[in-house]
Amino acid sequence: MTQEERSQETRSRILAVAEQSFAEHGYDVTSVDSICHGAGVSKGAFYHHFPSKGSVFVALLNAWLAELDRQFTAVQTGDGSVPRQVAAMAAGVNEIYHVAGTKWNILLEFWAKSKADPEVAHSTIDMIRRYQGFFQQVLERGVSEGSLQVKDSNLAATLMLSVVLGLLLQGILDPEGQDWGALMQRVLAMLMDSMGGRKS
Amino acid sequence: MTQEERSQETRSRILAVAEQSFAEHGYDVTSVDSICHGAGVSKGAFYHHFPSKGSVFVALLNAWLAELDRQFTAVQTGDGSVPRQVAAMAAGVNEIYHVAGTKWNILLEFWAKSKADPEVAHSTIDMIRRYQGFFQQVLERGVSEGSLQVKDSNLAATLMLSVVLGLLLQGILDPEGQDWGALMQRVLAMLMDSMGGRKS
DNA sequence: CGTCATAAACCGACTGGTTGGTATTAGTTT
DNA sequence: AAACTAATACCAACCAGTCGGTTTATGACG
Repeated sequence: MTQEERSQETRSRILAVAEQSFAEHGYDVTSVDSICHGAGVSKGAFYHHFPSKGSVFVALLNAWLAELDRQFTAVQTGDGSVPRQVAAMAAGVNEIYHVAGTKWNILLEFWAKSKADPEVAHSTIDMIRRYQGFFQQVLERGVSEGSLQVKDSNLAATLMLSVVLGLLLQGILDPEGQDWGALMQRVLAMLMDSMGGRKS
Repeated sequence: MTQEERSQETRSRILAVAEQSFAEHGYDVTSVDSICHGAGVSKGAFYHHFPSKGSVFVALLNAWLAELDRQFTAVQTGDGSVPRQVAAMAAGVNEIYHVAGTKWNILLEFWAKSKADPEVAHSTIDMIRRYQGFFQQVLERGVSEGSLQVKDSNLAATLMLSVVLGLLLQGILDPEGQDWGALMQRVLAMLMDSMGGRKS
């Protein structure tokens, strides 16, 4: 194994353990020592790869944002009518949710910390606005292709994003309460229907 | 000032300062010392009134739940058709939001901490389910009084709650982004409309 | 009314432990 | 040997909670 590979591996191991611990116990409660221990890495190694504990957090946040962009472009270059694409998105979320429900927990940590850290706040706001813009764009494409009828695409996108965020939040807080993934599929389908969605 | 009054006053002063600081800086970052300093109270006084830092937190949470109940009964005993009542609720939220937007910030802290503390988790889940039940009840009343047409009141209530939570979350995270209070009024009105809402 | 006993309210210095971060040293790869 | 990686020991700062002692309100009694 080359030096470069080894370095990347310990780095990603630190990130993985940190993400897990942040999601499960919270940022403040998670100590650097515990991350090092969990990753099988010394403190020296940790501070060799990251300048601070906070920098690990923002690295995770940026990874999320990058992943977001990847999914956006994947949907936008996909085929099928808009209602179908939305259904596919919901199904994708549902699948991820069932595979790794705890994956979403760290979102709460991002949001909570954004009240205290301006850098995190900027990223979360950016996240929200990009989702809003993305949804609006998708809806407008649906209108132009004739598969949707929406008067105020801005308002409709806000409604759609709110529903998604609300369900996500409930899924994070009360995982056992309902099958939130399936619910998101149903609710989004209902929403598409009420916007006069035609499957193709 | 009687002993009882004095005691109650310092107690509520501690709670007020703690709520403010929890909302602004987060639970873990807020130290007991800073609360004492902010409330003009010694540490001894603090631990005279509360057994622990965490107990202040759950006291605040319970105060929220109690306030919730008060609002529920207020709406249920109010008059007017269900769509009107919902509109009134939305207007109330809008007003509170404009008066004290930071009031909601501590909700994020409740939610974030519920991932680590089972007691808090129980309360937040209880909160969500009570809202869900309340909305469902309201919607069913709307159906029975003929002002609404809803097939699946459970699903509709979930949708409604998700929208509210989603908008609330966005309002907390991105207060300057939009006029979230007004948006909630518009979106809820739209929702009532789509459920065949008749104003009276 | 004045005095005194009692208990609740309050004070703040102190403690044991933990934390994020640093410095130093040793090992490994190229 | 140069450069990178990792391990250990360590530090200053901070924090939740404790504890012995002080003040204040209250009600009883002579």
